[in-house]
Order: sequence, then C-alpha cells, then structure tokens
Amino acid sequence: MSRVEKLQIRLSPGARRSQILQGAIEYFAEVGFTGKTRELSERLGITQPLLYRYFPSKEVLMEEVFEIVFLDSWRPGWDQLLNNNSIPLQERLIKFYQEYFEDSFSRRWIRVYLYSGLAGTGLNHKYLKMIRQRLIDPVCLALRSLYAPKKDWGAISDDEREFVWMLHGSFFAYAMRKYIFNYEAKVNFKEYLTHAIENFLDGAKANYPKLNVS
Amino acid sequence: MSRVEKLQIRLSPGARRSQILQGAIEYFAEVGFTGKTRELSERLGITQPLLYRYFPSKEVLMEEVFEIVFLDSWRPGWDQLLNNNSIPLQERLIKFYQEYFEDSFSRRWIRVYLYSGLAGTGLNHKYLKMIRQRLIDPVCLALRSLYAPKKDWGAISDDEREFVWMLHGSFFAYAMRKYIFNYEAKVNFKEYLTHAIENFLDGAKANYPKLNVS
DNA sequence: GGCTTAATTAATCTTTTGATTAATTGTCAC
DNA sequence: GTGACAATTAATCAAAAGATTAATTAAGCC
Repeated sequence: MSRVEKLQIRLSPGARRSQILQGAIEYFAEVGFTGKTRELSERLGITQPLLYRYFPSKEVLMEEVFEIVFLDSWRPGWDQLLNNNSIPLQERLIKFYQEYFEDSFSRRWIRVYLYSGLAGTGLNHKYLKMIRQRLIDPVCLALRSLYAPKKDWGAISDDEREFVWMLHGSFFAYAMRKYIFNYEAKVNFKEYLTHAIENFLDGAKANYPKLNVS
Repeated sequence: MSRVEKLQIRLSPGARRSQILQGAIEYFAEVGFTGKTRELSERLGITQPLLYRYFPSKEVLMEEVFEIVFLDSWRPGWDQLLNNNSIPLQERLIKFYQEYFEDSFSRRWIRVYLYSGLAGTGLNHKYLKMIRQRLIDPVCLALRSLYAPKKDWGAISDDEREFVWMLHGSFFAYAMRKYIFNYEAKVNFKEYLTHAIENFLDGAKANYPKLNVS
C-alpha cells in the first residue's frame, strides 16, 4: 500500500508555541473567535490535539491572542514623540498617526479589537485607558500651552479629553470603513491625515480658549 | 400525575413571524450571531422547532434581522431636514445627530452593524453608500455655499466627502466607545454634540476654501 | 358540538467541535 | 547505535447546536 509520506517536522516547544500563537492571531483576526481549532491546526500544518499540548483550552489561546495584539501595539518611542515639545504639535501628530495607522489601525488589529469588544472581554476598556494616558492627555497639555497658555487650568477635564478623542475617533472610524466595511475613499492618505490634523488644530485654536476649566 | 399546564397561545402566522423577528433582533444584538436557536426560542416562550416553521434556517433569519435593522434606520424626515437651507447648518446638524444617535447609534444598532460588518455580509457597504448620498453629500453642498460660494466647484470630490466623514466618524467612534467598549466620558451629551459641530464648522470655514475642486 | 386544518410541540437525528487518551515517532545524550 | 524522553499523531469521546419528523392541540367553520 503506497502512502504519502508527510514528514513530521518537530520543533522545540518554544518555537512551536509561538508559531501557534502567530497563526492564531492571523486566523482569529480573519474569521473571528468562533474559528475552529481544527481549521487553525490545518493552517498550521499540525494536528488539532497538538494545540492542546500547548494551550489548555481554546479560551486560553484566545486570551493570549488578545493580550499580544493589545500589548504589543504601542511603540515605546511614541511616548517621547508625543511629549517632545521641541517639535511642532502638528508634526508630532502627523508622524504619530502615520505610524499608528500602520501598527494599530491595521486590518488585523482592528478586527481582533472588535471581536474582543463584542465578546465583552474588558480588554478594550483597559486599552482605551492606556490611550487616554499616553495619547489623549499629552495632546491636551500640548493644546493648552499652544492655544491658551495663560488660562488657569486645573486637572485635565473630560471636555478637554473629548475634544481630542474626536480626532482619534475620526481616524478610528476611517480604519473601520476601510478594514471592516471595505469602503475606502480614493484619497491620498498622507494628505488626508495632514488635512485632518490641520483642521483639528484650527478648531482647537478657536475652541480651546472657550473650554471650561475643571 | 400532576403536570404544570403551560397554556399554549396560538398566534396568526403573521404575528408570530414578526414576534420572532423582533425577538431575534433583540437577542442577536445582545449576544451576537453565534447565539443559539434554542436560547432564542426560550426567550420568546416558544419551542425551538417553531423557528424553523417560519424561517428555513438560522442564516435566513439572521439576514432578515440585518435588513430590518439597516432599512428601518433612516427617518424620511431627515432628508428634508438636511437639505433645508432656511435653517442654519449648525442647527440642522445638531438636530440630525441628536436623533441619529437615538436611532442609529444605539446599542442595538451598533452591535448588529458590527456583527454584520465582521461577517462580511456587504450590507454595511450598501448602508455607507446611502449615508454618503443622503448625509455626506448634502452637507458638502451646504458647506460649499456657506464657506466658498464663489468657487467654481465641479462634482463633489472624495476630499470634500472625507472632510465630512470625519465628523460623522468621530460620532460613530463615540458610540462605539460607549456601547461596545463601555467607556463613556462623563460629559453632557447635548453640549458635546454642539461643541463638536461648532468645531467642525470652524474648521470647515478655515479649510473649505482651500480644498481642491474636482 | 364535531370536524378539519394549521399551529405548535416532543422526540430525535446529525453534524460540528472542543477536548482526551493511547499509540507513534523524531531527537538528543551517552 | 541505542535507549529514553518528549513531540506529535490517530482514534475517539462528549457536548452543543442546527435541523427534521411525527404526534398533539388550539381555532375556525359548518
């Protein structure tokens, strides 16, 4: 009886584990977290029980996927960039969002992010808190010193934050249109980004002095 | 043998069908489209096979849910409102978005919208096209006549549209934060809305004259 | 009031899918 | 080389969930 020899490649546990994780990120981002362990294993070229050698359950695997996608998504350099007052805020924002679009507002990231949100994992909430601390608040401070330096500000208020969330949200929505709904505008992205940020700063210039202090 | 009499209420096919649909919208919006037919039927107080009397499969039921949620989400009065040039644009937008938030950017709607998007039904794409025609484009025209009436505009360009999508997107993102990620800012919503639209119009005033004509 | 018909249900089938167990096989130490 | 151990697989279990079938029961008609 002839049989097709499928040579069995044996990896070190560490390598196998991370290979599975990478594949899982890819796979779940594509099909959602209802994806099947059998299908995942097939893509990886391994058998399905092997997954259970490395992860006690599908749920644990999923959780690790969530965490990797979220935790790995912030480049340490961004903190420096955003807080570097020697660069004009406009430039900082343009540079930041160009990179942020590549990393975080990517197809893979956005899809995992949504699946996680709909599943109610609570991780998104944590993530948004981080964004507030590392992005929103620094931008608020920069806007203060640019457009209303003499005002007697207290702690950053929700109104101030909401103002900056608008910018962030509009980019998020752009990415959603593109990666979830396949509705991309035929615009030059860099130009669009520049435009949006310019417009945001124009608005801030006009409105920031009017904002309530906390 | 004593048995609990569960009186069997018999509805007309039409009534039963729409009752199921309503329940399905509610149920799937809450738990997602991986929800179980048994659980749905239990909520409705009927047996599971009865669902199959009215819908040939779960998939068909889901499709009808999608369509209802999308098609019923645009109030006819909004067209008049948005195109009524005798009302200041700011007022029109505030009124529109107040109502739109109630109807469309509601928990139920947003969740179904996302599930549909992730599932790749294509309905969202259609929906966005409608929004472009009925919301984005009218606002573009209003902005033209307000802030650059003398310019020799051609057809509405993608750059122009993208400008208005930014506003819309920022509200969409707000709703996502609220209903999907449970991250709501403690701001007065009406105030926030007004602020956002003011700021948008300020930005438009500054930037609209600079936009490329098509 | 009985009869008919259609709505509804109880019981069941079947497929899918997460998980387990025992056998197999590649790799490394000696 | 060969023995031991760990990586991997084949075979299988068990529960979940979509779907079907046949029996039951409520409602309308004469």
